[in-house]
Amino acid sequence: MITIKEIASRLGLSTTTVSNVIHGKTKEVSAETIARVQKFLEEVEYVPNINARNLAQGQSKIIGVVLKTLDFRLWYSDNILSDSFVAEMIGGIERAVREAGYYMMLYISDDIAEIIQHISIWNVDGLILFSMMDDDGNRVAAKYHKPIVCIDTYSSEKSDDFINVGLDDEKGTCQAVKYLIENGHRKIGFFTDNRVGVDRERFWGYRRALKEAGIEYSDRDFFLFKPTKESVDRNIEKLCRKARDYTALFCCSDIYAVIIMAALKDRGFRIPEDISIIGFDDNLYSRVCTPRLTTVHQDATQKGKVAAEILIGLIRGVKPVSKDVRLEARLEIRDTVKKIN
Amino acid sequence: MITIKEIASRLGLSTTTVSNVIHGKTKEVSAETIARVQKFLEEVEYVPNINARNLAQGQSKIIGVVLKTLDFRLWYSDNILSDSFVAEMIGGIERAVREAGYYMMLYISDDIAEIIQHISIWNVDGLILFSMMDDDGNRVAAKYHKPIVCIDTYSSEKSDDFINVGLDDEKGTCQAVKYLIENGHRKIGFFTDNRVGVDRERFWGYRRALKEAGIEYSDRDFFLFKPTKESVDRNIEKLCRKARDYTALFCCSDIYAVIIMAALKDRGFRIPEDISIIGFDDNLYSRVCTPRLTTVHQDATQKGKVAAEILIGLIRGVKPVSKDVRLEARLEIRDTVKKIN
DNA sequence: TTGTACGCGTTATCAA
DNA sequence: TTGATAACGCGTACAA
Repeated sequence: MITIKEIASRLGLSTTTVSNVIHGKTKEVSAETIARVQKFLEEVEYVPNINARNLAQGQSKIIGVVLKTLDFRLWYSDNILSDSFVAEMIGGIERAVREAGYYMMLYISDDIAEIIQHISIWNVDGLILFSMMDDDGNRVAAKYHKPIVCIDTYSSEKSDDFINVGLDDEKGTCQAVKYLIENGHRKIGFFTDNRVGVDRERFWGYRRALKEAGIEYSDRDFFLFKPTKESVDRNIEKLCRKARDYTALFCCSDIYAVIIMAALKDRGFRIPEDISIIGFDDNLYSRVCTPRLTTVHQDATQKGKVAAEILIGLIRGVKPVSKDVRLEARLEIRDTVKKIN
Repeated sequence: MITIKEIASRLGLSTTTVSNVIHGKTKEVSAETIARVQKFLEEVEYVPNINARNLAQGQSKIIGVVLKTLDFRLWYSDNILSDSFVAEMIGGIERAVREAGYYMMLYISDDIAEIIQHISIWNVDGLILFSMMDDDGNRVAAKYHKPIVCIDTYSSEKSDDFINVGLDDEKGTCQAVKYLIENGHRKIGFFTDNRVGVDRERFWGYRRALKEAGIEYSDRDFFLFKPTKESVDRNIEKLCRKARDYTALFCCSDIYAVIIMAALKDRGFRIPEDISIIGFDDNLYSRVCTPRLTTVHQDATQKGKVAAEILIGLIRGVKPVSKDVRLEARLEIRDTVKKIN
């Protein structure tokens, strides 16, 4: 790897001049010198040493993307990128980061101290946090004083330290459950594997829809799926038995929806004749299962893109329009809801 | 951010001593000094400046992970991480990289020059390449003279410049097609969206199975699915019409399999009564579709992990056992193949 | 056992 | 219009 110093000596110039040409600070450089330097730079395929550059400038050009492991989802995979929602979001982030001339460093951990360590070491210029719970976001912000954008993080204490990019989870779910109610359903279960974050907001949407329709809610209607890896089958069996008392099931993600659908069909349920199902996310699963899944649509790639763009804006000093950006959710009607009565 | 210099002056020591304590080079430091320094380091939460460290040592501690965009797969998504195989593999890499004390930088591009630029700038210590075609791997290796591990890359000219981590694609496919033949099938289509890389190897496996059973192959049996985003529906319609002449379809990925299954069912095909289907990958899709998909199993997370571990071994000077590592593929029998005749 | 001094490649300041 | 030179923070050879 050739250095500026070497180039300067070979051309009989100073490093300053070479550096200036590289950075287009050519107001005070003669046209002839510019041409000579540029030609040489191409010849030797000069590539800057980014460590030296960052050291000199106190920056990093790195966007840290941190995923916190969701322990309650380990039953389904211990690889968080198996979740296609997460994966697509990362793809959206990567693209926006790259197009803005930044670099992306991906880090997965469930230890906030470790996370802080990592971002401090690399001195990342900005941070995107996903699946942070409770005060995780605030804990990171307390130690890291550069721009932070969270995705799908609803802190109890609203913080000024970061911007959140989320979805109208409450509204989307409410709309979906209302659709069930319009179709005559009154025994509607709510299916998830946790009570926090987005799923809590979705639960509120579900409750609101029930309430506005004057339907009684009982804790029994909350289908909490919290198996260990070993007890998955047993838990599914239990849920399927319980499902007989319901005419419809709202599931907090397409994955849960297709898993429970497969299990129900195994046990002789016809869908939607015996039980209606609604999912959430609208990813490929919902379009290839049988029957095709009615679901709440959201755009994971777009979510990642928006988060990255806002973050890079912050780094560049652009004031954000809002501290709490919510993308739109909408019901995508397919074939898993039946009109009854 | 506090520096070693600052720490040294505050403790009345030299930077050398502080640095030595940090790196555990404590043979020549008094126990008392060690304790004093360590205590202080914790108090001030010292974090090294990695740019300075890398600059001084000419390393980076970064593993570059480069994905080349697969243009022939754009019909299905322009986000390569929508492909759950790719996403899971990334998850496997990330974990192994992190556990080895390295950092991962993800970069997606279809421009080899851009890719080389990126890895040169960061001077990454090692490189994992995915979905490289033809001589892509060699082109990168020509410019980048540090360890490279490719995943699923079968170059025409075998190169000494990198190690490949792949799968027994040929054998896995052959086994699957033989299973179809054992079940009485003789009109077996081969379904994919390209003729390169792993899918070519799988095609050879398919051909071998046919040949060993004395079954004639015609180019017609190759179901090439190469739509634009707009012509997806039209192409699917055409394939489904063609499928009437076959009793079984081998699909090069679970995703294609579930997509074609859904399309066939829409058109009144019963699976497996009217047509048998086999997929490839054994990801979640195959387990939640109806009926459950018989497929060739592989472990994407493991593939990523193995690639990363070999790469880090190379960086540390460990000689690899083989230049061409092949993980095992095996047939996972479920419910989409029917015995006929 | 500890300290001095230099090099890593770049950028920035200021003088020529 | 160009060039010396210091600074960024760290690691290390060598001196004390």
